[in-house]
Amino acid sequence: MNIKMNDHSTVDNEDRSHELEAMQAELGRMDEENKRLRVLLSQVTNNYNTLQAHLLAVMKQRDQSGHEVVQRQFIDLGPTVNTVVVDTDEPSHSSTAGGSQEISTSPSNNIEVGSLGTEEKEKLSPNKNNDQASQEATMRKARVSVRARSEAPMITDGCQWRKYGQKMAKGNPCPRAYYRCTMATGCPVRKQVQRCADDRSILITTYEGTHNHPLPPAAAAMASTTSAAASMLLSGSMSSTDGLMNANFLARTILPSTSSMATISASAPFPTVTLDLTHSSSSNQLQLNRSPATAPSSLPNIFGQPVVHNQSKFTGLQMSPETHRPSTLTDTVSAATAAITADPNFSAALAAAITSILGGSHPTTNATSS
DNA sequence: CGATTTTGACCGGCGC
DNA sequence: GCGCCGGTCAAAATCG
Repeated sequence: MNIKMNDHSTVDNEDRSHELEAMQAELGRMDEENKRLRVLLSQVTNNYNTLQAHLLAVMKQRDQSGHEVVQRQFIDLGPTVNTVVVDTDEPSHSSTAGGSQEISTSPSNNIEVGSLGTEEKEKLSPNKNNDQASQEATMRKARVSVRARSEAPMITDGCQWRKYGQKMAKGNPCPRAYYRCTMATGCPVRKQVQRCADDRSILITTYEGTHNHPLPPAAAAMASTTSAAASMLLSGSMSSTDGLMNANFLARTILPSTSSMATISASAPFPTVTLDLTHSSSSNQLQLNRSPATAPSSLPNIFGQPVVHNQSKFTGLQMSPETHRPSTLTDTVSAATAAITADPNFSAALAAAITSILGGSHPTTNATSS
């Protein structure tokens, strides 16, 4: 081989012409790819605009109609962190102010879209063009946190978990427990469970990662939320300065009622979407009983109502306790997450909102601020 | 007896 | 460089 290379002109010229052809062909392919991407981008943009407009319209309707208020809480994270906090609180709470504060106490609250999570840095640093690798990294870091009142040590979410550690967290007298999904070997999903320092009746469960195996319905609800959040993060590479605006917009949309809180934060190490059910409106006293044996399949019972879009799925949370009393915290959370992901319209709107949020640059976005 | 929990050790990141 | 802290590991203990 090398010997031939040493031959001159004619061979060189032939090689070059071949190279040229190859390059041209390559260029052509890139051109096509470029076109395809542009089309895709325009489609996505259109969808986004449409959804946003729709969301706005819905929002206005809700504001005007007062409160059919369904409590939706949702949050998205920035490109790296997703956290969903679900709080099931006692009704007595005086809405917003308290709520946001509570959220702020939790580690995963505010969003600093500007800062990248460690995983992102990992992605960015080496020129690993493998989107997959980076995606996996991001997915793994995506977090969804659920806040709910519960006496039980851990919410039952339909998955099997194995505890692999426990630590005392600074500033919180209650230990933080670390669990790993054991439904399938090699499943990367983990979760942290910790009681709120301010109110020990509040259980904060933070999920991280995406299951690599089939899940039971109840677990799927939760998983789909986390996974969706992670996906959002992945797709949220666009940059926009209205991230904060969108975050607030999202919060208002999702949390029409003052009592419920949705927080989007991209702060700290991981972006987090927090679903807070602890401040649900007056009627939701989700007093979760703890029975650990709670069947995950009870999820559907929680929402006795069909999903009607424009009405958050969280409606179930507002249902009177008697309506479905055997609800556990897990059920509540599952229901909440299921609600979020069940409605195609809501999901789409949420996705759009999240996407826009992902591009945000403001450090702290308290979606719950009224 | 296998699966799960407990718990101290270990590790890496981060701030000073 | 050092210490703090969050997170994970892994051996021992416990459970079903």
